[in-house]
Amino acid sequence: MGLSSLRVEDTVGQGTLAAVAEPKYWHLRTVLLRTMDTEFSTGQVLPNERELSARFGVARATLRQALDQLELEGRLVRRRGIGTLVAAPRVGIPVGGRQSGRAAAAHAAQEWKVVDCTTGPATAALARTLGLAEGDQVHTVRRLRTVQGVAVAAESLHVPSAALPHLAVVVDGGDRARGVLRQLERLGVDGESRSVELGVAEAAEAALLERPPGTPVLVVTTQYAAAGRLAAVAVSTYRADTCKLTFGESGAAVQVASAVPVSAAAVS
Amino acid sequence: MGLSSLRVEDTVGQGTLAAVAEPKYWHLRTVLLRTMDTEFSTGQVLPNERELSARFGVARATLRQALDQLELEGRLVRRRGIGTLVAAPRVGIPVGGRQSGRAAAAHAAQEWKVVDCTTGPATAALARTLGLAEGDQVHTVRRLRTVQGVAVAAESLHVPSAALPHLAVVVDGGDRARGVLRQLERLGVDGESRSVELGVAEAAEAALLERPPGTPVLVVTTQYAAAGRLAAVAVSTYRADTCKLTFGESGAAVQVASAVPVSAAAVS
DNA sequence: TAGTGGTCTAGACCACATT
DNA sequence: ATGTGGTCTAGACCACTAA
Repeated sequence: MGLSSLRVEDTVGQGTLAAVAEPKYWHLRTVLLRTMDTEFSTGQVLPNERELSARFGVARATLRQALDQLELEGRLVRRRGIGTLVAAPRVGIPVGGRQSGRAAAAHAAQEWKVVDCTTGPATAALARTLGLAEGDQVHTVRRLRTVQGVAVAAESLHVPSAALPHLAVVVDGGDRARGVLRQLERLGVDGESRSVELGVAEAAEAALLERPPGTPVLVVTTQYAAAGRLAAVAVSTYRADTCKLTFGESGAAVQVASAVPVSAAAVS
Repeated sequence: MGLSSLRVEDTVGQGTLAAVAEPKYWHLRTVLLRTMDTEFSTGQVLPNERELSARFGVARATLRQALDQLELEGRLVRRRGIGTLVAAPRVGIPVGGRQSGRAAAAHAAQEWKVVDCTTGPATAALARTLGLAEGDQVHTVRRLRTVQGVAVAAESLHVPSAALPHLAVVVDGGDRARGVLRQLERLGVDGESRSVELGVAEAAEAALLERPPGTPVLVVTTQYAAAGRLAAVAVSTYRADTCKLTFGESGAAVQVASAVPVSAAAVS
């Protein structure tokens, strides 16, 4: 019957008791999820919001609350002026593996594209994480990571200028970025330490990622150590809607049908 | 002046032109963020929503949209019947490092608490990721990870029963969990491969995490390899509001003031 | 009992993309 | 011009916590 004309009340009491009084939007999400899995395929557009809210007998705001959840799970993509589409499964994005230094560098050069490079005093927060005094000069390289043409992450790489004594100061923005990256590579990175947390994209990153401000992102903070000291910090924001970050020793892992992810929901 | 009686219109045009027409809720988020950073401290309760919406001259729904963003960023905690509190910085949670097998096992035993253990046929999705046929028997151990008394993650560890031939079938739930974990340890895990993505907690996990359904979580999927074959898959859901997942070689990393995280916003 | 956040409604208007 | 999702309003009632 698909997205039928059922009202929410009709589907809420599978048994005789409504029991715990599940919120409407949550129940709606479940119904939509089941419908999408069984009767829709990737890229297909759902009926519009006014239509859906009418069919389920709820206000549009309530329906939107359900769609918000599904979008957060990466199951939906909403495009203004177009409609609501069933999303493709998330792409697995390798994040810093255990590749050898050379391979990693070549890899990075391929996938990351420098946006700009600035040098200025460290903010208080940045100074803390880099172990500097507030106001110390820091090079910041902004880069964009694209996979098959689509932007998946924006990164700010912060390097204390004190760590790169051989960098000519006179070079301009475009060349300076290359200089910073080259010198950092020459330092020889001993180890990397990463953290992942949830965040939202500010205006600047959002623009680079071609998403509206407030878009949920996975914030990956990487600390690069060289010669026992913290040489650089990179803050990368990955689009949470389309990205699944993958870690692991390259090749050592057993790859079995990684294309179809097991969601926590599907398993339980 | 703090959370003054300013209306949103009064703070929108710092220059002469409102320019890009930023949504009210987004601007509101920025104002609240600045206010929290400068005039509030961890654990402090903000004025209630009706009060705040009146002060800023917006509808309560609009204010709530701004609070939703801040909550997603882990800056706010909202408690029904209590109020809205300024959240503590996220806790760094070590996720599978490069500790030696013995240390890791001891560590796991300490922090993870078994909830229950079931055995049954694999769902289609699970069978795919484990490389089994649909319906093959799989042991599932549900565990809860707590840090200093608070639940931070719920996990489902799936092990094909074919991989544990020496497991007595007669043992009941509580003992079976121990048996599965012990046998898995004996197998000797060669490597681990992980992925991290954004998800929402279903009813079951939400209850374990002491959060309402729909709570955003970081879903960590770990594939355990033994003797070149995929021996087990663990799906762990970490509370995104309070957790920052940390990866890395234990001790190798340079630890500088990790207590105060650098948000993407603060740096840029 | 009073106060809080959570849910829900029925509208309105706007920004954007297509035709 | 039309149709889409995005924003915003002004209310209402509910569920929970505390005094």
